[in-house]
Amino acid sequence: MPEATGNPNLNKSKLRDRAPVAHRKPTMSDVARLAGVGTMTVSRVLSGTVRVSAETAQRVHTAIEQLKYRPNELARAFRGQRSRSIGLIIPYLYDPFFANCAHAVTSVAKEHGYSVIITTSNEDPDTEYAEAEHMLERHVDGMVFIPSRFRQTRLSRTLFGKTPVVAFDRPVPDQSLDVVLVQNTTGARHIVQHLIEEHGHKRIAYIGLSRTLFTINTRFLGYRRAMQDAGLEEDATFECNSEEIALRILKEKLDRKDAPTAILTSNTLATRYVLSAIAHLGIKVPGDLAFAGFDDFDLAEFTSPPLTVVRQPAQEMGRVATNLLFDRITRGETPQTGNRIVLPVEIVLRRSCGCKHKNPVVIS
Amino acid sequence: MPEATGNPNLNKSKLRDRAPVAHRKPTMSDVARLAGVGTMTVSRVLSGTVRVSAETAQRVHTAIEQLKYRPNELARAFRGQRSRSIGLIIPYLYDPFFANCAHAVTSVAKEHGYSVIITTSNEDPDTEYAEAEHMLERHVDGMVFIPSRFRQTRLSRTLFGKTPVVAFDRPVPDQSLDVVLVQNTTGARHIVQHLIEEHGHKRIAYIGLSRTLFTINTRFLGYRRAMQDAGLEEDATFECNSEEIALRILKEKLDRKDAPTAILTSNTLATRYVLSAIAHLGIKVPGDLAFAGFDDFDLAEFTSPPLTVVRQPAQEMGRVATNLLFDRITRGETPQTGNRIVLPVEIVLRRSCGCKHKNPVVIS
DNA sequence: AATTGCAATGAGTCCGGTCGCTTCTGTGCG
DNA sequence: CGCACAGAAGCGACCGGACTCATTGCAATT
Repeated sequence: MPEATGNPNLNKSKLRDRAPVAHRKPTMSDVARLAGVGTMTVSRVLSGTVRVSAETAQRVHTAIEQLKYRPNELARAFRGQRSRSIGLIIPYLYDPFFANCAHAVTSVAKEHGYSVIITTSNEDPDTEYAEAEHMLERHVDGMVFIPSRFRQTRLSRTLFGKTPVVAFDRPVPDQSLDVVLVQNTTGARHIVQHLIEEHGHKRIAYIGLSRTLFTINTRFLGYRRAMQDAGLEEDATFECNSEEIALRILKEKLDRKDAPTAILTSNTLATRYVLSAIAHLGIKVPGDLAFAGFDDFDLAEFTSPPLTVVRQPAQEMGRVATNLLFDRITRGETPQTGNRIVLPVEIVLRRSCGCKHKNPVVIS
Repeated sequence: MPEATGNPNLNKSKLRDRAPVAHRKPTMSDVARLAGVGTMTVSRVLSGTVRVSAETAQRVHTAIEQLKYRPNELARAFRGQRSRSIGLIIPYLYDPFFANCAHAVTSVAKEHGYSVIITTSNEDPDTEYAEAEHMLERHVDGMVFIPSRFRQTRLSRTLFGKTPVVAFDRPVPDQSLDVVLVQNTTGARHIVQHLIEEHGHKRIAYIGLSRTLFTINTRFLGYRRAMQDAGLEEDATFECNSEEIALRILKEKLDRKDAPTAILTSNTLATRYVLSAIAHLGIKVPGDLAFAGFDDFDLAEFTSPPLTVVRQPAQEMGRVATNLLFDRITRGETPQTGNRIVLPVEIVLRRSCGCKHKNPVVIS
């Protein structure tokens, strides 16, 4: 029975070769066929781990050029059980602080030849969890993330399994995870001490967003500590979530007979709201009210007056966290000792606190 | 010959099943075995495209729960020739403008259930090219990017082949690519007209970074147009790349007998440099010199004086570009007509231009 | 001269899903 | 009562590389 009539059931034999490069992307076996070698040789030429004779390598390279062959990274990742990609979860990207963190992460990843899959949690633990699962399904080799609301994040070793993970900017309840933080408490304490000791303030208010955010709360604790140490009474308000609320809060505070003479805000957003209220009420800074905030920004130099702030090393934090992750990935340092790295902050004294320097003074 | 002595060459028979779930991640066939069905049934239950009897589906779901099974997205992407991911290339992430663009891209991608692979080009055409190739190797389903230096970018349809692509913020030489821009020229023209017509300025200088950057150049063209229309002489300087250079440029300009009475800067960075120089020289704005810039920012309200700027819709641009990309991806609209979408800008009049409004006035 | 050792290379298998087609079962209808 | 048909589930191939193991050829060693 030579030349069986085209029975579709008969082509079960090793007829693996498809029509030579039609319009699909060229594969390794296309290259191999053209170069007259086996696929394994092509693979070896590409990876360069094993010796291939110079002549053969040359033929392979020519074939690659000719076909414009590009290895399929997806297949490689799939087969090798290693995707050369890491996941990054942050609350938002429109916040310059987070954007700077993300920038550092992508930079470090690039240095290691890794891709970054990025996603936002919107500060929502459920979104965060879903995104983390998604990345795990994508088989990222590791993840760095800024946990959403403290004590509500459901991210833990249980979810991640053996995938290396580093949290940063905020801690996680699961103590076994690595985490990189900054000295929020110390930073807040020092700047409050500055207001007390250098400028003689006794009534200093702290205005912040939600206390459920770790950084807001931790900075508050630094503020409280400094006030207690100086024997002063604390005056803190939270949930300052809009310009209107800030206006209401500020009015209420300044109407009291023991009105504060200085204000510390919890972060950029709170700073913006409070500054808006200050402008609205026509208050003079630092004459009527001294001001200090958290987070430096590009044009802080040019506000009126220039703002005194606690500057966080956003990029350095991202870099340290990502390097730690790569330690885990490459050296597979299994002792999940739950490292806790705390980076120092800088205090940038400009003029809103009452200092008279023409140029900013930075202390660490 | 029952129970052949363990000859390793004999296990060629369909002995594909490995030891039932040891410590590796559970796979679909683990689930299938536990549920007593074929892998295909599990696959169908998961994708939900084909009917499966309720009872069987239940058994499968139970097995999935029990094994904590997660489908391997990598395998799925590999087999399906579709990765459900898009690539994003931007110059930097630490620039708030780009960060806002990136935020919009990730948001839209999430709405479509896609992942975003992000990377930075550092304004370098070679890096950009390499990163684009890398993403193609990763088999992204599409890409959005902000091209690096105009006329130097090597990104084109030739490289991308059939992969859908949308450029934004800046155009590309390859006319066949879709691109989303903002009205840079018009924005610059309008704000210069404002300085001329509302505040009577006749000598207006433009200070910008490198003209090889598309946006810098295009805004310059709007400036030139407005000056020509009013019969005024243009006075533009480029390569203002640091605070020192800005200081030198400004000094030189102000020392001339026909010193400018108003300044327009090309973008945030130039604004920062020039403001620094202005502060250094103790110049009064807008009294001695009126000021307007490109790009709004969070605390522009609170600079001294509040800055008049052209505000670009960063997030909207990212959103429009990404939606366009998904049109290409899902509807495979092959007519690569090289769409060109241009979004309007807003002019935010605060007080640095000489306006007296207490609150900013926004015109479109 | 025969054996051993090493370098170069290829055949086959596997990674974990998905797709097309086949098989099986049960039912409706002539 | 038999046949056609539809729905449910399974089988095997396959996506594109990389790894294991086997094979070949040739030079060095005994």
